Amino acid sequence: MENEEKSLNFIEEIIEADIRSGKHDGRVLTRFPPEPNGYLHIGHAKSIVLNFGLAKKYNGKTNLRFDDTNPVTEETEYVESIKNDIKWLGFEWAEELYTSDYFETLYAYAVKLIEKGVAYVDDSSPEEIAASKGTPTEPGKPTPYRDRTVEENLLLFEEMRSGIYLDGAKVLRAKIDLASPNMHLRDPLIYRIKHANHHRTGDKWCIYPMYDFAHGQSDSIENITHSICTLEFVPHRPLYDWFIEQLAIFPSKQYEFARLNLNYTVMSKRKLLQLVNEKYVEGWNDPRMPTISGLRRRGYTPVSIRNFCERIGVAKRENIIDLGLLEFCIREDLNKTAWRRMAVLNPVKLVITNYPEGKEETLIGENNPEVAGGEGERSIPFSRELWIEREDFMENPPKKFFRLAPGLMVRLKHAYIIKCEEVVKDENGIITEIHCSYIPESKSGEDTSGIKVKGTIHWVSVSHAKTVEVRLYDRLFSVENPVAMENFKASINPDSLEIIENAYVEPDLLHAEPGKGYQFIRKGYFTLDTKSTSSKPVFNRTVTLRDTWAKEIQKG
RNA sequence: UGCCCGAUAGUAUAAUGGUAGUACAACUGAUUUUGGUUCAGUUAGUCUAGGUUCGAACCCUGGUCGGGCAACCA
Repeated sequence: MENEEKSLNFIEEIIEADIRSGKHDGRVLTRFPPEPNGYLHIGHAKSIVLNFGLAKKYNGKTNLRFDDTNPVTEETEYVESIKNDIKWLGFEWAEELYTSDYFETLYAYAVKLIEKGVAYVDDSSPEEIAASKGTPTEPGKPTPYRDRTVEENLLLFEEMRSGIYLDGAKVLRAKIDLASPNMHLRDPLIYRIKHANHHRTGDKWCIYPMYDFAHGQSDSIENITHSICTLEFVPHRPLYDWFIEQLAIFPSKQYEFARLNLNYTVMSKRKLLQLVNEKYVEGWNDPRMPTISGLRRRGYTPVSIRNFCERIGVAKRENIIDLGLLEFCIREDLNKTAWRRMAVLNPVKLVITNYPEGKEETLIGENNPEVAGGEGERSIPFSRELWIEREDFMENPPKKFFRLAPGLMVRLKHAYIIKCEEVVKDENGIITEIHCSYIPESKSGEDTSGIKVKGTIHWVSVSHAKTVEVRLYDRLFSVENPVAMENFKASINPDSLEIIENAYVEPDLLHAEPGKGYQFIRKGYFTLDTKSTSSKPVFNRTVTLRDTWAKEIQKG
């Protein structure tokens, strides 16, 4: 097993080639560079697992750098959530850094470009500048300010910093090539005026570098060896390389991979922010959100998310991953770790007519059948009247129905085999009680009855049942690719959340621990919601169990 | 109709000039006190046309299709 050759992704191949050739003396330093303007989502997890994973694999390190060059959208709240999510995922950064730490250096870089005659202050309006850039098929034209002298540019740039100009009055542009086939090289803006309070530098600055002027140089300042980002930055790379060359600074190299897309969800921070602001969800950590905090609240574990990110692979091809793979990963983890408990979500009463009234028994159930020894056990009270799942009974069952129906037998999990004798209905024909007889010799663990039954169902003793709220989640969108819609919000799944106010659970579930996953036997994996209280426990369904019977039914 | 990136089973991802493999999904069957788990098996793929080569998913050329590229966003 250990000598199994795992295939490398294209970035690993590049790194291994670099190590072999002695580039950077074999040093590997990556970075994860979020902008603190929103919460991290599963797509960021892919990048985090990649960047931190690469560093770990090649004995390197990873910096956390906040790309905070736009004070208007950035907040400390986001910084804190991002740090928290990365730690929760199980990663440690080498250094916590901020692009705003480099503002003075970046300013000096800009001055250097001006001195070299390859940057100029432009007084044109945004519209004029856009027009001056031409189109992909037509070259741009210079604005009237392109040929200002170095001295004039130096003075004006200093004045921009001093605060005497209004927002938008002037910008600093790199002087590259207005006819370049790469639009990003047509004299890109590198500094703009924003009289805005920055979450870290306060009012110290009123000019801020553009992302394109900050990102590559920040990598360079930190001596990042492999700067990994998503595909949309491919056309920016020549610009970063140009800055590095002009400034003669450490040559970080950028490599681009395809971002994660998941079906039945949206993955852009802008769209997620809309869902939050327009109250389609409870917040960034709503369990239906693809955010790390949402997945955490939903009951996803760090290991399941890491496994998912490793399984989806890294390449340059556009991709849409099936949500089913994420679900597979969490089931795989929880199956091995979640303690089993019984809960009835949609109850109907079952009476065992030959079980003495007033009699109670304490039955035993192992916590986890996947582990030798079961990780201990808990007691389950049993009595004459039970709640069972309404869907576990059918008056006129189809073939291969292994549950309860008139005349049929099933086993009550951890208890006895019962036989359905009679059905009681109200005046509307709704079933109110199911009467059964039980077989005393069939008790779990000491069954001498010799009877074999096909089905086993879960149950909760009526007099011992505890009432909890259960929240059932489904995919947030009802179409595979909401972004392809004219209005993605129109395809929100109206049934993405079903709240069951009164579900019955076995008493031991009152001792459920926050952050721990429980399998409600035959129903799915659940975890305590962050809003749960001891007086009113609330469970979120993380994911259902695989259900081949439901598939069978659907097929007809 | 300028430039850039890409194209391998339903979805992802390997094979780096020499037997197209893996995972998820789907389907069979076995086991099972969860219609869960586990196990065994089945189905299913190199966008296209040329070229180079003993041999091409891989190299070259043309085409097709998909995605991206112009924000005082990142």
